[in-house]
Amino acid sequence: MAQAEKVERATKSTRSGGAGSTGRPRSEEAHKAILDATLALLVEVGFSALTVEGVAQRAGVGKATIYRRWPSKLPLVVEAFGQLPGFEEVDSGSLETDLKETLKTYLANFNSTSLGAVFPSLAGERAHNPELSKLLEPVARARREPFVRIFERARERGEISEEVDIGLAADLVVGPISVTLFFRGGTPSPKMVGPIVDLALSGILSKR
Amino acid sequence: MAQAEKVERATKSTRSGGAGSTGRPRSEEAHKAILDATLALLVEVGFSALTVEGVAQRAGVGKATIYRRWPSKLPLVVEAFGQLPGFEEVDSGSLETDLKETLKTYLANFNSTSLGAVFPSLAGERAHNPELSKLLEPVARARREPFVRIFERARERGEISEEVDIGLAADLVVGPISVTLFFRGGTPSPKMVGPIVDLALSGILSKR
DNA sequence: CAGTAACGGAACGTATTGTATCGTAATGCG
DNA sequence: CGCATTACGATACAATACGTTCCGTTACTG
Repeated sequence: MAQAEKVERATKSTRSGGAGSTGRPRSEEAHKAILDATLALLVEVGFSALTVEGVAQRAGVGKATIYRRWPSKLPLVVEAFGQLPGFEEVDSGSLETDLKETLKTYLANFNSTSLGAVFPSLAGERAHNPELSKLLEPVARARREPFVRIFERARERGEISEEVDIGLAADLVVGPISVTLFFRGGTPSPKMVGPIVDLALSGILSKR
Repeated sequence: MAQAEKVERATKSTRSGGAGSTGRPRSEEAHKAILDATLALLVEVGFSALTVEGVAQRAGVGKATIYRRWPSKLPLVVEAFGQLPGFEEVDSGSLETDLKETLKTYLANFNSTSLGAVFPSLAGERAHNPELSKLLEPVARARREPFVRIFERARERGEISEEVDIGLAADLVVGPISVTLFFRGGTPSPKMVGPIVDLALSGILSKR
């Protein structure tokens, strides 16, 4: 594991706000290096084993530089986690297409970014860390919302019955991915998407 | 938090094996108290924050007593986790009944025992702890197997098509529970079982 | 060129880990 | 009934690692 190249010394300045307008400006490079190192370590060792000292070493930065900006590791993790890319929504006019495309994006995100590795670690800590749980809630909801909207549009178009519990339908489609990720500790593949959606839409009993 | 009643001093003996047949026998009470304390702490603080020292205090036991029996906290957690009750299988002759009954038992276990609280913590640690992952794997598979067998029996009876991917079907049924537990940090209720099974069996598109 | 604040690195005290050792308690054997 | 042996709970110990603070240096303002 390459020891993490030192932060480029060509520091680019940013005035915090213009208040104390004198003195050396804070380094943007250091800021980014710290957040990147935090994410990388979250992936490698998880939330509970992550230490500010480790982040500082990995980022090539003094610990003081970190504590000057974040009071503790939790808000640091929050900001690093918030950097991860959001969601692209698909609206093709077809429920099946929307689901498959969105799920593929979902999984691509999960695997290419660190989300797939970081999320289980954070989720496991939720029950014992209310502060973290509060932070994680909007993120988790944001991941679910697109699916709810897809089903709402499908209902408006008359593709599905009025009686279908849309929240449950969303959970049904995402479910096998969650099982793969958490129960089996595996990496959900985009190849799963087609069969999952087909089975969820048509039902296990369909092909009698 | 009551400081955990001291282990009853009326020590009941057990010879380890008969090898070194002399000396004071190990206390069964202490053994059980240690395992109970381990489970309780797993629920309260999770795997990574669990310490042998904390277990010793909770159990009213010296640390040496724990280290004399388990080399580290991992095998201790393993044994404590293994104490949790297993699975009752249902074979009613009907796929729907089997699924609903088994799932209800499943959830009752998850909620009444500590499984629901402990499992997410352990699952979150899997990615960063191969040893723990290896331990967790058979447990997770044992939880899945009954569902696979239910679907196999249903296929033999001709209730479902030969083409259905049974593993996927099992994940589809368990999925919403997994989503509730991990993504939303909630407690899956037995009330969810009926709608889940109905929707998974008939499909989201069924009621056109 | 002086003043100021952030920089990376190093040293600080505190807390917590696993292990070793204490005197005491419980069993088997002669 | 003692003596040897082993486990017991409690405590002391060295090692590690944490968060915090101080240092000389660097970058930028006026």
